[in-house]
Amino acid sequence: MEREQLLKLDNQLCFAVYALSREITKIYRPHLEELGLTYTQYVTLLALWEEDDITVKELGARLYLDSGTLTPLLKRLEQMGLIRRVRDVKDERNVLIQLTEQGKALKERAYEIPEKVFCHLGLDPQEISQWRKQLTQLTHTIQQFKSEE
Amino acid sequence: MEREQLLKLDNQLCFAVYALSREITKIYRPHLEELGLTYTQYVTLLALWEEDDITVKELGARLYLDSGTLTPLLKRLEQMGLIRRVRDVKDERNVLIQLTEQGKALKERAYEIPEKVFCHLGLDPQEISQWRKQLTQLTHTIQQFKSEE
DNA sequence: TAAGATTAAATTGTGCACAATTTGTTTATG
DNA sequence: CATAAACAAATTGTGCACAATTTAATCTTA
Repeated sequence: MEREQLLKLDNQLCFAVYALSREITKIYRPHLEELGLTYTQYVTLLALWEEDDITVKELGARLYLDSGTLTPLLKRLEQMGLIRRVRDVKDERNVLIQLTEQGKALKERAYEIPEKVFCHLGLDPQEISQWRKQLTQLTHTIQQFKSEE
Repeated sequence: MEREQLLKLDNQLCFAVYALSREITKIYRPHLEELGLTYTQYVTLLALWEEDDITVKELGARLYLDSGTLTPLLKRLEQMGLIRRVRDVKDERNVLIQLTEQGKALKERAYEIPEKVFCHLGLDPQEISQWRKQLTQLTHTIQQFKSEE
């Protein structure tokens, strides 16, 4: 790429992803508000609805977040009555995250979220699926790159 | 999509973009640290290196950020001596953002950032370019959708 | 031209996001 | 066994990100 083009904002993949991520979050926000959740709380619950009773560490690996972000977030979800934080008796370094009945029940109300969000955006589901796969692949590539350093 | 698949984390485009955005930022961080910049400060300067002497409003439209985020960020850049914040004498509601000589000079050192970041990632520049265009298009689609509501 | 509407920044308050450090537990090793 | 190394969460501190509100300037229009 030409030197002159190298620093143009619209030529940065990083900015395209960064801007899109925030715009997508803004689309979710009003719908999530009805469930009383922030966006990060929502994806945390998505992970837990798939696999329950896992450690903060495992949850962090799934979401690419560390304990600095997760600990206060999980305390909020606990205060809302959606999860429990339990020290693992077998290894007291670990804290297990368990959905409460209320937390499990919220899943039923959450099904409408992805439906509502993409309902009127006029996007081809197949195309979206392809992008998703490619972006996930790129995330993994970066992850691998980091661990090689 | 099957109801059972609807809430799976790995089926969410939103999560793919959200995770990728944060992973990309983590790649930039150590390189930007050498320039003493955060990621958002960096993209703000990218915008200003393209077009200087613009209002906070215009800068916000370019970056999809509002004054709540920009005002404190711009104050920090001002303290670093990279920009000036000047009330527009023609319309005192506006604040014009102007690069200082030091801010303009930093551009020379910034050229190495995109080079370093993608140097060893083994990504095809053409492919990246295509993704960037598609992601930007999707951001615009969402923007348009929001303004129609 | 005065009152209300509109606009741009700034402010306030909440919640991430993450680096760096601390605390407490477990494992490895001399 | 003791002690160092490794490990998982929690804590601390900085900087976004954004909704909601406030402040101050400008525009509209009756």
